Amino acid sequence: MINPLRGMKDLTFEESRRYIHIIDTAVAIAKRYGYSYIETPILEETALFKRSVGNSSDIVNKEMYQFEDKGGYDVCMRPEGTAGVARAFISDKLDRQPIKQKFYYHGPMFRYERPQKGRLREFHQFGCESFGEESVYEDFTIIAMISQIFDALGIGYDLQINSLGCSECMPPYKQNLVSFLADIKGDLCEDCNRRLDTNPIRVLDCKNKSCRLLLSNAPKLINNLCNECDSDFKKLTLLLDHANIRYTIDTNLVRGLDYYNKTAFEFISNEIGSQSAIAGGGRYDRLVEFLDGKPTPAVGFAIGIERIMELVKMPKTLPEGIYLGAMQEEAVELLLSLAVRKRLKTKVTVEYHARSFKSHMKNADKAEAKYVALIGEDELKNGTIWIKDIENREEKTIPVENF
RNA sequence: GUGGACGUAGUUCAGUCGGUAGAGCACCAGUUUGUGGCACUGGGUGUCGCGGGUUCGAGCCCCGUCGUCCACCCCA
Repeated sequence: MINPLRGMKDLTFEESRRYIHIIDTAVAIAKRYGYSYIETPILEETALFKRSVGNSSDIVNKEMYQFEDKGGYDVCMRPEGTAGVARAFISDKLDRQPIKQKFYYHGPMFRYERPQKGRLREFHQFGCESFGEESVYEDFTIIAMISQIFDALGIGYDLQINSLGCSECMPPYKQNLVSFLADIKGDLCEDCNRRLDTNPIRVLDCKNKSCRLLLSNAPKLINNLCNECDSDFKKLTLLLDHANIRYTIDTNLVRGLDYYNKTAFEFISNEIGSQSAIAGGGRYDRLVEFLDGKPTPAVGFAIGIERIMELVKMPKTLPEGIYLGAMQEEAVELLLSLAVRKRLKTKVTVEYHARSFKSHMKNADKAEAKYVALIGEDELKNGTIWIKDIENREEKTIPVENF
């Protein structure tokens, strides 16, 4: 027996229904916000992710499905969605058009990690990317959209926000932080010492208790923002207040990918185990130019589908369609043409074997059909078909032509 | 990559001191060959993850291996 690869899963029945419901709900809402669908390749040149996600992140360092294709190209299965969409935006020369562009996407992402609850090697994201809008109003709008999606899915969440500053205020802050960290270096954990070299901002994110204590006095970027970043962040909080979207400011919130700046946010659930982020995103004003496009401000997010799968409140499914069956073998073939006609409009389940009346009734229940329609001895003789509404138990016998 | 737990029927799980495997649910058939969901009766559907070892004998003990889960790391 061949099983799926480690960290990869088949979705069937209840799970696939949930998956579709999540996508359908998110798509419907994204469209209302003016987003249109974009499909980009799962396989991309490795350089794309190195330049966008960033060399310092673990995703690029050790988690990518990377290989050489038959033409000798260094390629990767996408570990996230934004890089590919940004690449497409530039490849299609949309950065040279004056109009703003908003895209939604969904599909599989791949990271070679040790699987655990809420973390798979092949997982799925629904995401949106808005290009060309520099206003913090767009940051607010995108957060409002996500909260609307979660509300529609019946998912509770905590929203955490932060500002990562811009190219003006971030670098001096980073200097400041590094020198602070250098002083307490000896007392920080092993991981933090490693992060000090690779990505010092991430040290703030350390979950180690003793590190947290030491870091409580660390300089906070939120207090060192330039005028523009500061006023934008204040505006964002004000807009969220007015819209009754609850949030907490987490000054240690750092997004894992290098391309983010200014607004960063994360939607958290405390009901799903240790991998608690159910959506994450923020502004990435520099990414397009990093990828050789015309400088274009942008903001986006992604929802982790698997992480919200069991949180979703599913709408009740109602009985639907017709169950067709016969009690005599001779009548079965008659059902087939009836089914073709009925399927123009509704769901039809056909039983190909003649069975007892009782067994058909049981099958119809199991098929969650609204109607059961049977042809037995009498009906076959008279050219009629017997129909029963399973819910209200009304039944009638009509000529087959009128069915 | 690191640490821990666990692999028995389709599924959830039980299996004592080592003596060739059992329950619920699901499934199939039947309870008047034309009135269903309920109930009742009957049916076990198994390479005990795999490979070695110990033993007269291993689901159980030992070693290895593969896999799953959980946590760390990281992230959606």
